[in-house]
Amino acid sequence: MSKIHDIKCLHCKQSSEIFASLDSDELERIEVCRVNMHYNAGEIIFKQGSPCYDFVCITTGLVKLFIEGDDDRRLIIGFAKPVDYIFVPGAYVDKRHHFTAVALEETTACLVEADIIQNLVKTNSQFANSFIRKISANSIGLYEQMSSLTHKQIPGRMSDTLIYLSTKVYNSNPFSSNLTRQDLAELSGMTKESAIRVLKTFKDDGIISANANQIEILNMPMLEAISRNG
Amino acid sequence: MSKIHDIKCLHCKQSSEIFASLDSDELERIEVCRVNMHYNAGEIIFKQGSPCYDFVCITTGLVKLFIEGDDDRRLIIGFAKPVDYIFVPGAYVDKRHHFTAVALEETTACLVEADIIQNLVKTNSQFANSFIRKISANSIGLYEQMSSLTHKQIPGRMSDTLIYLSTKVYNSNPFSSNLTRQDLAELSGMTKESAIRVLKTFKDDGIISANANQIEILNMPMLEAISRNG
DNA sequence: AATTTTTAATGATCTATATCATCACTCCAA
DNA sequence: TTGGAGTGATGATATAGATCATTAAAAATT
Repeated sequence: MSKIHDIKCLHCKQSSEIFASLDSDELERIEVCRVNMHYNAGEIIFKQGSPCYDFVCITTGLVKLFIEGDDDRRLIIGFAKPVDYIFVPGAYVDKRHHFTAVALEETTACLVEADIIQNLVKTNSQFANSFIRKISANSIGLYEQMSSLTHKQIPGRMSDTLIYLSTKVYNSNPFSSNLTRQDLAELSGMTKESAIRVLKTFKDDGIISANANQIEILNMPMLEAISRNG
Repeated sequence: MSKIHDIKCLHCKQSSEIFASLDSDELERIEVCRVNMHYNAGEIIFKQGSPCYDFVCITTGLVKLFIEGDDDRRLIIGFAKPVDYIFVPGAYVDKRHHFTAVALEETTACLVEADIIQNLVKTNSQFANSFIRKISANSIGLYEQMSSLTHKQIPGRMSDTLIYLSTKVYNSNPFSSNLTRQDLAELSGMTKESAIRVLKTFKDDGIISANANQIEILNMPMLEAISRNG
């Protein structure tokens, strides 16, 4: 991790909805105090339980967010990608991180003191509104994942995971990622072995193709049906 | 369900943190448009998937909130009690309810148009702050439940449920509730039969006592140990 | 008081999925 | 070139927990 040279906040204002409501003066306030960071694949950006001082905004790369349980079970609860900040619920509550963020690939991020953002929420009602909208969408996503994890069994959960990755994370159909089978398993609340096995049945049934790190959904209606039937 | 006569908003301002930052003028704005409702035990306050127009604030009674999956599996994701409003994430996103709210006992609630609250968020930064804090705490709770549901097995999950009920919902140790075994199961992500069985082993081991609708945690350290060990 | 409905309790069985063990393959470092 | 170290793939086995079936008890309704 090292501080690197980078472009202005204005660029982020253009790419990310959440910053659209900020004027140049407000952007300047962020500009002066932000720290640009670089992370290699696999590096921890912040860890569950640690104190949270900063808002993290991903400018390039991809980050996975996961909850760590006792022993070493993990549950991936989402991803952060350019250009969006990671909503850290502890920032307003106990100043602790409640999940861990790890770079999946080479990633750059801006760190901004939590106070600055919280001040913008107070002074710019438009920004506060987008902020709450973002948190709300986040919550809705959590409800959906919870529902999938607790109500469905393995094929249904893996379907949800694949659909989620294709439509929400990579936004393309043959999508290539460097997610391992272990990652897919942690997204779907199952073991690596189970993940490998369902993926194989999906392949055998011509629902998906999966070579190396590229996955293609060949039969989306079928996948959706499996998701629906749990 | 019927509209009934009731006390002023000022009372709620006194009891609930979230309304503390509102001045008399703002309370008046709420006062004039709110509708007071009465629900009998078992009645639906709002249902998953239905459009959401109003913020719901519970003034007396107790409400359970749950996600409905396909078939008729449910997952209880929390409770609402006096005096607090139910955070409805759809209000800022898709104007839909993402979970169902049902009165567990005789309950009264105030309904306030979502617009009014959203306006208060815009005009009163102190209120916006408490609002975000509340949502954040909500998210943290969701992460904790998710972690419990996906990482722990039955005894651990039931321990979490009992500890949660005693410390967060009823705030007393021998607590009496009209939650059924089915409800306890839906809180813990298991079947009714499994819930009955763990509760029996807990009773046999002297960890809890459970008669009729009263449950007492007799050995909290042991229950916490079970929770920790999954 | 009688009857129907809901809830609780418990045993028997089944199955989805975890666990364990092994092997092949790739990639990187020594 | 040779070993790890990480990942993927598969089979064998074990088991936690669901499902099914039944009875008992309590609550609600007639």
